[in-house]
Amino acid sequence: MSTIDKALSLLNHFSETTPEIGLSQFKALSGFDKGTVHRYLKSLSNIGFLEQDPVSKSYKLGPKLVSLAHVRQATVPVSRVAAVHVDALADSIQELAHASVPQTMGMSTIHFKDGGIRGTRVGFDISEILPFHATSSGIAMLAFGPSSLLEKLENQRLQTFTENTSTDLKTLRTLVEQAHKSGYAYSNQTYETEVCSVAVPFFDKSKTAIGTVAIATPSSRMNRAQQNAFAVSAMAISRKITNDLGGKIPESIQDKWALFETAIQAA
Amino acid sequence: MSTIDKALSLLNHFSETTPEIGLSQFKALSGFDKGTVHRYLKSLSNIGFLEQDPVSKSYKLGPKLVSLAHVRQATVPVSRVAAVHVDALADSIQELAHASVPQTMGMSTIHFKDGGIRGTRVGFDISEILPFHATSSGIAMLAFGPSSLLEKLENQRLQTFTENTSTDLKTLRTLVEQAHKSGYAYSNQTYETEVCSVAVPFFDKSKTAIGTVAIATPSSRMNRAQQNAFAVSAMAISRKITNDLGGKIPESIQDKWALFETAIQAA
DNA sequence: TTTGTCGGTTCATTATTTGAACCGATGTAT
DNA sequence: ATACATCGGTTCAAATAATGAACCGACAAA
Repeated sequence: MSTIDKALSLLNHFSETTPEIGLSQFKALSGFDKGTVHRYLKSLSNIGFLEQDPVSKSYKLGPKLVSLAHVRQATVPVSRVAAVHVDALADSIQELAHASVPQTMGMSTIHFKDGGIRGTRVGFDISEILPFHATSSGIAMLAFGPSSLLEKLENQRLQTFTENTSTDLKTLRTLVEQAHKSGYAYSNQTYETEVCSVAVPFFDKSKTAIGTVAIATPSSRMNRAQQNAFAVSAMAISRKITNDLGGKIPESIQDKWALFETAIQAA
Repeated sequence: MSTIDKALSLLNHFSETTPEIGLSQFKALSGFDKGTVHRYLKSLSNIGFLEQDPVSKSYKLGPKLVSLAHVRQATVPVSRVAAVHVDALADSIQELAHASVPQTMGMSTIHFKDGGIRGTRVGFDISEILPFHATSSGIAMLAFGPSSLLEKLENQRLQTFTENTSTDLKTLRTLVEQAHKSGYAYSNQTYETEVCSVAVPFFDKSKTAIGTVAIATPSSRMNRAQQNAFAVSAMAISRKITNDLGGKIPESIQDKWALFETAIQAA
């Protein structure tokens, strides 16, 4: 692990629920030496990745991240494009929908929207990383994205989240194959109890999967018919997102989706 | 300069007009050794600050920046709040308006909006850093923000941008005092020729200036009356932004602005 | 007064970064 | 067909920067 990696890993300790962190707390969270952490924090503050509250002395994420994110958004307008379609999806099916993109450790959500106010509701933290092996978004990404993602996982121990989480490589491979065969990924309480989800990939111009659209619902509302309906909805949205991004869906998947849709409509 | 600073400085070479950069180009831009740059790029890619195009091999800003910016926005909703008021300002006065926040090297714009389509127009690059000494936003920040900003500048050589740029500390101090006295900053072609601007600060809960709202216009459309009208408009917007952020305007400035406004209205 | 904790600094030791030389692939003038 | 240039990427001994135990002053509670 290089110095750069170590310094930047500090940023991962921030989240919506933990927006401010002090020096000692950083030391505890990261396990690095206090002096080292302090130097990291100074560097990160200098370039604007962090800023320090002058009275409480604690650190929070800095404004530079926002300006860089702007440039990123201008470069790759995935968020903007995905957002409008995810919103439409959430509105139409009245369930939580989200779009996510792969990061090193899992899927990072770029946009989500709650589906109205129904009885139970799926909680969602946008800064949370959805692990590849335990979420439908992750499985979809593994199934349709670059195979390097799956290879990276092979050397890691897969964390258990619920009693349904698959933690061995063999069953993970089965899940991925299943997703590949059916054209979408399904997960039943593998990350959080009482939450089911369905996910499909969307693609860039080189027909590479670059992210996923997913629908999450309390498992009490999930059944086979719902699952199929959700998959169809997600596929439709993925087509729109892919299209708006100037991307292309691989023919094999296009065919699979078309078949699935006609089968569901027939039923 | 630490390794961290050097690695992260690479990110500054990206902008809306330069969204993709290759290894050799990075070497040229940064002056670092090729091997070193490559290690930096690998580290930055690993954590998602960059991503590499698998075919062209060039690098662009990565998705992690977006997710971190999200958390930042949730922590400090300056952008969201400023955006709506800046948009309203641009619409009402039909000129370019922007909100900016201080960074190490100058003011970084968090939001801007063009003011309709009139004859000439001010070009604006959101990823550009507005130098403290040569823009109204910068002067406003120096005049009303923490005095440490001005102190930092004292050791640096001030860059010349136009023939109107003040590059010596003495005239800079005069400009800052002027802004402090009048309650707003004015600049006439000190950064770009043919562009004039007016800027006022907005504040946080501890009555510290944390950013500026500015109006920029082609100098052909600027005159004394316009300048006054723009200042009044900017002050009104600053009040709204400050208020929405839960901030407070220092009494001395509140009084100054009130006096100024009544004087203009009387005229 | 003591004790603990906070953020921050110091400097000899240590481990990481550095960069010239190298590689293979691709491109392109001769 | 050949030579030459440029691209991204890698290597490893030498040079340099990162590290962390000990320390400081400020503050707060016991």
